[in-house]
Amino acid sequence: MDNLQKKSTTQIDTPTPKSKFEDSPVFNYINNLSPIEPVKSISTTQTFSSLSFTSPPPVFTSPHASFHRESRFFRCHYSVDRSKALDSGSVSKEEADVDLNKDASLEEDEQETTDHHGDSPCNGDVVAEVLVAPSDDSPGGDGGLSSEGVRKGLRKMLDAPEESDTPNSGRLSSDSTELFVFRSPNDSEAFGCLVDKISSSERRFCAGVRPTKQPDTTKDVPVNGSSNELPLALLPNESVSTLHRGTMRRRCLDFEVPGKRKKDVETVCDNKAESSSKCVVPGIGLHLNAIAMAARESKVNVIHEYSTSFSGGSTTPIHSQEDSMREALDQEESEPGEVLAIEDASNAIVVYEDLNPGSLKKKKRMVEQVGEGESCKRCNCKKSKCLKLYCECFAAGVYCIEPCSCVDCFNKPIHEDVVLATRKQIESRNPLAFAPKVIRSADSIMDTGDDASKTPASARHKRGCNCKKSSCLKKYCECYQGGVGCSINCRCEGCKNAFGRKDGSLLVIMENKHTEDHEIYEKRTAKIQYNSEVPKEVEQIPSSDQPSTPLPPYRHLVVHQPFLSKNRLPPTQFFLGAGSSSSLRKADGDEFTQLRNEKKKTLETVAEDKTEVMPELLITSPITTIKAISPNSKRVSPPHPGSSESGSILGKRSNGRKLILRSIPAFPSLNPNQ
DNA sequence: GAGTTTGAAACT
DNA sequence: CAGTTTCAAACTC
Repeated sequence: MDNLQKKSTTQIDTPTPKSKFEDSPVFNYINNLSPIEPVKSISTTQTFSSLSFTSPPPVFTSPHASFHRESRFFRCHYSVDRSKALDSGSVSKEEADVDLNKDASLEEDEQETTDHHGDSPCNGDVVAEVLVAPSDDSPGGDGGLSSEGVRKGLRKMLDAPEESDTPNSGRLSSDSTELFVFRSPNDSEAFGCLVDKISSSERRFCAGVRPTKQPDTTKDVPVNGSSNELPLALLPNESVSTLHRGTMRRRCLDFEVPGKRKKDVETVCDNKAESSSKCVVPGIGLHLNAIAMAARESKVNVIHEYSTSFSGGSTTPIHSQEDSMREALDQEESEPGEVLAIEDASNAIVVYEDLNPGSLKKKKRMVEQVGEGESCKRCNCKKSKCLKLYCECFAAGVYCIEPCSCVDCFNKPIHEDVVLATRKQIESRNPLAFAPKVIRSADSIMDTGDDASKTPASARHKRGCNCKKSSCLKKYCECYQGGVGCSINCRCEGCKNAFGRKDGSLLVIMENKHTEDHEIYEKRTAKIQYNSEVPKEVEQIPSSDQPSTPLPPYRHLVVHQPFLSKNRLPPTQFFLGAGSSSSLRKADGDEFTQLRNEKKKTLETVAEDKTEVMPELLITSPITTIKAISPNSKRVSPPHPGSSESGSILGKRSNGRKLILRSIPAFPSLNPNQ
């Protein structure tokens, strides 16, 4: 921690921290790939700002603190913004005053941010920005951390880009560029931080930071939070806000801010998240949906990039964004390599659902079908009141929503205090109760294809399972559920975990599964290609102009990418990137048969669904990718290509986004000192 | 959909 | 820390 602090501090002193990235081959590569100028935009700043400032639960305090302090990207944002603020000169004040409401939220966030992160480099950077930026009425304040000047300065910085016609592409590039920051030594954690931050930022948004101007959104929020309060994310621009809004309005737990913005949370979560039944949090299993959520969030992040590349960023009207989505979908057909973007677009559609109830309904439905079908946490608690870790929602750090079948549920915004107290209690008992259960080392899933065989279970369940009868071959097993192999920490009996056995057995089963997957998948593909219903379903895609075509090119692509199905596929999919070895097929007949059957089901589902939810199918599996280290326990893997297929797809992409995802490293340990 | 199985979480 | 109970998801029929 100290080292990180020092490091960050050093960065603060560095005049041009971003030069590091710009000089890097990766950066250059990105620039070359992207036709867009790497203009630093507020969106990036906001995105990462929110990431940097969001509040991880106490459990993650240490590791996340590291992230915060290793926030070169954060600095970078502000460096850029500062420049803008300075350049734009007088733009600040008038514009800042124009939207007092927005400013109120901003100020609030800024205030909290500064108050609680006064010792962090990020904060220091912010302070520096403020001090440098022309302040109309900066009263100075106590060290500038909570001064009006600070807020003004930040306001200016945030508003200036908003007002200016920052090229969307600029945003995209900026995002891309910024994302590369995660290639820092701590990028693994940084990503986790990112994930957490995003989710946290969502909570923030859910809690009160609203893209739309709502005067009383923050008036009940104390400027100076309690010591327990964690800093709020800086207010993202409207673009980000808009993009996040949909997801933000999902059931969100704001554990860090007990009682805070309760009204907002209730309003937003109840009315928006719950009513919309918008479950962006994929259900991966106990303590894994945070991962999924994280992944999704990251995707939302990417969506932002993607959408902004088409539309207008912060002030882009909804319809414009919608058009972007359409455009994205259109491109999807013509450009297989855009699958990721398409996926993002689909997600974005979901995000916009609240905003445009009447538009893209088909797409929304399609997305929701997938999203809610398996990716959404829906508990069924009867006795726990959804206030124990038994409850997946609670364990995942999300509020229960309408689809839940829970009884006497207390895991709702209206019971926020109870939820927070309970969570606190649980954490006091087990500080890692909400920590990720599955930890992936950096060399595991990310490079699935190559490393899977080398490191069968480099991703490990934190505590290890205790399976007795399931042989770690069913989702009863947390390891299996998390898509990781059993480890020495496991106390399982008769372990046959397909992802790696406790005894260190190689992924023979996985190999077999992979081979089998290909076979089944090919069969399925052939089957689908001649499925008469496909054309009908294709029609559901607005951009599809040839309904009679059994399988448009992209659809074939989809069919050939069964493993990319985000939530439809069992965890094993993550490892299915490597080449298969038929010679290994006969090993472990029983479990393999079981896996085979399972896989068949999965493939069928995928094949069927993909006709309707094409974009979704193209989504990189959150599970496969991210090992999120979010407060929301269910750990996720970073938003990156979980399988070699996905990776290859990403590799086909010619823009930075794909690279961004690939660049995100796997997660490190939860060691607070890292 | 009901009932069973399973293992994590919670409790003692 | 170990044993037991409770719980809800996963699974089966």
